[in-house]
Amino acid sequence: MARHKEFDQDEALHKAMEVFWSRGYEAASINDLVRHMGINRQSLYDTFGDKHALYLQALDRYREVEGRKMFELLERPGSVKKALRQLFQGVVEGSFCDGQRRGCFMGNAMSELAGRCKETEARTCSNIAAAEGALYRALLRGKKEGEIKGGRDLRAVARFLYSSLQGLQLMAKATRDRKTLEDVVKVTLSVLD
Amino acid sequence: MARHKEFDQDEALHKAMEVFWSRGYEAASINDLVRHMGINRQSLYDTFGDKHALYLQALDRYREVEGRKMFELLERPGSVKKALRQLFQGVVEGSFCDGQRRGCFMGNAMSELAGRCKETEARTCSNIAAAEGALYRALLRGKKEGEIKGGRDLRAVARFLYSSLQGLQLMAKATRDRKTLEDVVKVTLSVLD
DNA sequence: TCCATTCTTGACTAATCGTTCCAGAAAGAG
DNA sequence: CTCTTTCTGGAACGATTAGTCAAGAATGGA
Repeated sequence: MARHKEFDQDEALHKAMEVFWSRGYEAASINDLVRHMGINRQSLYDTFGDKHALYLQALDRYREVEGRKMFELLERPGSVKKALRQLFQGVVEGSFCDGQRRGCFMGNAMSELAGRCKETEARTCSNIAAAEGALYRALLRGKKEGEIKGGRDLRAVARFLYSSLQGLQLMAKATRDRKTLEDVVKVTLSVLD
Repeated sequence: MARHKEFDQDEALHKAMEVFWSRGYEAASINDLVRHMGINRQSLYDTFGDKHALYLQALDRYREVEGRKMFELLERPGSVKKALRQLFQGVVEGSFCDGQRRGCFMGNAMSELAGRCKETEARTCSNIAAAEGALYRALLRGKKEGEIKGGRDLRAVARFLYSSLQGLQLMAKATRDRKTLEDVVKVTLSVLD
């Protein structure tokens, strides 16, 4: 045997995710990635393949990390409406906190590449389905627990919520007006009443 | 005096808009633009300046053309709800008709550049305000004509509608499932009931 | 007709792109 | 120690990028 990797592969991928997340695919250069990942160029190619492959791995990593956050939030016992409010309000707060306004990596990928790259489209599609499923399960639970009234097409509501979340995240990239974003959240969540 | 331009400047800008619209800023090369605009490289630089300046002019053109369409639709006498349904349903249909799935140029610009380019941010911001205004006026009219019930914060609803429209257009880029998009439209417009 | 001006064309920068190659350093196994 | 393997760093690759230059064609005015 010989020496093992001197850098943390997970950490490097996480850094790559941050670069692609904030700059997008085209605008992120290999040099940017090498710099931010803290590894050298050759290690990048040896470990992750080419730029496109690295992008897809970063997208997968994003889905694991951020998807899990969303699932946990929605599956946490307690008020479903409260969890949803937290989900949406978190986007509003986030757009003022870190000041990076990088939106949702999945949404960015949809916008930049979904129409042009099959692998990206597959990932964003399956992410839509997964998120929609989590929202649907949460709504079902809300209905069972009497918090959300019946008579609604909950599958449609779940789809609506995901689409609205993407819309909100896009708006948060463009405007710094908090009131605008909070108005959007207010009306969006009013469909649950 | 000397000879005048041999190409139609408006037409060339329109072509440039189409290129940036479907490929985005980074992925559109000058060669792509030259090819699609049907003019030579030097004429492009002489007439429109550099790539960035051309992009901003294309964005302005988009706003004129597509913004006008939206304004006319919303100001047309008759049912406001019907006009809004037409606006949203048009996005759904459009994503199946041309097969280009290029989304909304403004939304694309928000996603790709708003956080990184001041001029783009200014344009997307002002477009948000203009669209929100048009939606607000339509809602006011709907209220006056008794079609939309009072007691709602119509400014907030207008903001919500624009955000939802952007979300829908993003979803339309990622999924080819018509039912998903129609579910989103259905629930979105239900806030008007 | 001739001149002045501007458009068109294609070759041409200099820089950057993603990617590969290679030589040497580092580290585990014997 | 030696051998083998892998990691590292920098130089280099060809392709492509945005943008420029210069020479010639075309046009309108006198």
